[in-house]
Amino acid sequence: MATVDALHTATLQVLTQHGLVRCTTTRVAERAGMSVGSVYQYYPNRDALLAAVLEKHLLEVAETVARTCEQCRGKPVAEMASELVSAYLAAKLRDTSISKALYAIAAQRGGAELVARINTRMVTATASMLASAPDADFEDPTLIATVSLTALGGTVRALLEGYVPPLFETCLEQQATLLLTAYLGMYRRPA
Amino acid sequence: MATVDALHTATLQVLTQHGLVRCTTTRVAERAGMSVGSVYQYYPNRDALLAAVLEKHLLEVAETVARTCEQCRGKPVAEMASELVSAYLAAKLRDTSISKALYAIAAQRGGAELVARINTRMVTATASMLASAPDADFEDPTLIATVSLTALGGTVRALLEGYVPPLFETCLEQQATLLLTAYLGMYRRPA
Amino acid sequence: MATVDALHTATLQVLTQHGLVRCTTTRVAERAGMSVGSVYQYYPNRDALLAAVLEKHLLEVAETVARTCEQCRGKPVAEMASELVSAYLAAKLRDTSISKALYAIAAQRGGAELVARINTRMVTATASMLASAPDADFEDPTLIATVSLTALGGTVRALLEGYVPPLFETCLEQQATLLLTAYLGMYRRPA
Amino acid sequence: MATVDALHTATLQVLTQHGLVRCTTTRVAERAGMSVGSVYQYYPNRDALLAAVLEKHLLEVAETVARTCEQCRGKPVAEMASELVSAYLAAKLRDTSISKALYAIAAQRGGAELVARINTRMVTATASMLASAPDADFEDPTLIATVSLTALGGTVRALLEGYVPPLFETCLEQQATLLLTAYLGMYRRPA
DNA sequence: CATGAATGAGTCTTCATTCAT
DNA sequence: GATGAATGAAGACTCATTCAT
Repeated sequence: MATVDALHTATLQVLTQHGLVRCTTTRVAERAGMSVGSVYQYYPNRDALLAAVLEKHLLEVAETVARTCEQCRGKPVAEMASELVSAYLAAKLRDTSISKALYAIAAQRGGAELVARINTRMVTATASMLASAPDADFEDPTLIATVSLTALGGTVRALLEGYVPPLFETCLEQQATLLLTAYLGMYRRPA
Repeated sequence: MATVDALHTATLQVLTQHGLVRCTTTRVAERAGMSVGSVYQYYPNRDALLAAVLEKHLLEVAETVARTCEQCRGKPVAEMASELVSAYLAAKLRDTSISKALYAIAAQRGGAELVARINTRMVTATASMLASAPDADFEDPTLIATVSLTALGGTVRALLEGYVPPLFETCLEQQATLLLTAYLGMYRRPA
Repeated sequence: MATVDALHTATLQVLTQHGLVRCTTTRVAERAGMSVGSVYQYYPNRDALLAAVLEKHLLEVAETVARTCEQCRGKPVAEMASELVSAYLAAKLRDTSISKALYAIAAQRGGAELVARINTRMVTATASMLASAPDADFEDPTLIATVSLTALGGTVRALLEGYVPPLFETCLEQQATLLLTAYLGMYRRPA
Repeated sequence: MATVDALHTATLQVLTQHGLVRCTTTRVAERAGMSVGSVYQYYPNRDALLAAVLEKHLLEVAETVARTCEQCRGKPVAEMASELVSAYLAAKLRDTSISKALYAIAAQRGGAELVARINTRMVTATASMLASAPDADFEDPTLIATVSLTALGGTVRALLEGYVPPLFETCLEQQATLLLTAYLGMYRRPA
């Protein structure tokens, strides 16, 4: 629905400009060009609105990653690693201000469950991809997928949150690819 | 000072039990067995209190990691990887509820700068350690250290925030060690 | 607006009954029969509310004086003096408790600017009137107007603040008229 | 006592620098180089301290004026007017920032009584002076003295509070003298 | 007498939520 | 359905005053 989309957009704008604490329902409604009351016609409360916005974006990332995993089935692990990194980064860094703002929501009470749920999808897709590798043998694909994705996530988060210098971004993809290639390579099947 | 310690403890307790939003100055004071006014005798405002608590714990972790890096100078990279992982995990998982609670503070406005500042110390120590490896050549030790630590951080965070099943903890150290060993191993000097 | 009027009235009542320091937003809201939040729907903060109340009343006085000045153009200075005193006193003493309460606001940080701004209007109107006197020549009408009005203001304030015995009020107008008549008379043009 | 003097000085400094609201007992004590507790050894509460400071300065002004009145006994009214204005202005404008700050205290609950009490002294001295004039007959010297002083006070206050442009100060004494000369001159005894 | 940490009542202000229009 | 004024609970922070040392 157009209204819901307007709310999502408005929420993200207020979030990035004013921060989570100043992201009030009134401000979001105003930005979306509607009244506060209308917000409550679509979401039972503020948290639900924020959760929906977070979920939508997490799903987009997950979807992108899952699709990539799908396409990489049967390819060698080295290619898997580079494709996975590429897809994940492209999705997360498409709009850095948004990705960054969403971390704040995820840190809220209830955010963890949401992230966990969607993470599971990504892990499943990745594990499934890994299991299809012709040149490697993963005893526990789910575990390997989890470690891979969380490691990747940690690096991206550090970049977005500013924990590391921005110029680090340039070689991020290269290093991340190297990291996963090396890791997944450990499970390469002896020819 | 005893009062400051009581405030730290109380803050962490309220934080873990009520969450960041409900971690009010009044509640902290009450839990610490003092009045609100006393809190403001030691910290100019709520954010300063939270930042102090966060900083103290981050410094402890950083110190532990730095000390380990010191001790691993000159050792082979494989050992470095396993020692680094071991030290980092031991520090972060000592009290999981506290580590978890602190993520919320770090996500607050101003938290990023603090994390970035202390992260730099860890990166420096780690890079210095890497540069001393007899069996590897790192073109850019700082970059490698950054990637290593953020990847490790991402995995630990996922565990703490519950993004991954708790039983995953058992093999975490093993997998993380594998991850870093593989990554750092890429830079092993050809004999 | 009815709500704004209610706030003005309530503010003045609280001000006269409890004094400026005890004139809290909550008390004003309560007296106005509404909740605190509503006060902030009309004024950004307490100072703005107080300033608005002060301004409204100062403007009323200024308007009254200005209108009188308008009507006295071209009249002899003696008449100007008596009309000015009469109008000023009528406006200021209409509700003594209100006039008195407003002095407290004017003494607040920011109040001076407001008073100065509105004073300028009165001075301008008075100076213009003086310049039109057929029987006098004022080198600097603005200066004379300023001295006249501030002198008048000082006397009225002393009465309102209780610096002088209340029974003094009876002959106030008479003496004030005498004061200004004598002063302005100094500039009477020699026939 | 030295301590009391230090408190007076400190209070005035804090008052002029931070304003009445931010003139806290702790800040005053700190400025005076002592602890809060000591303040309460000399004054029962904050209001008493402020009142004492106000009173001291008002007394100084009153004393100056009274002394001048004493010296002007028997002189012609024109001279009385000029001497009175001169003395009053010299006292009030000696330190404008202090005079200005004290208005804030006077506007407080209880300040009026204090001002009224000390005003009475000045009025008495002035009335007595007027009664001794050889060239004038004042039916009610007290009334005339009151009007004269309040008018003078109003003009000075307007200047100090910034209600009128500062450059106005230059001709203030001249105009104020003219004002009183003209007023008192109305009672000149026909030769 | 001096000290200054502790107190806690009291302010201002914000904001999620409701509901009469 | 939309509106947005009204609500009032809750939070951060201040500061006059006390009292144990």
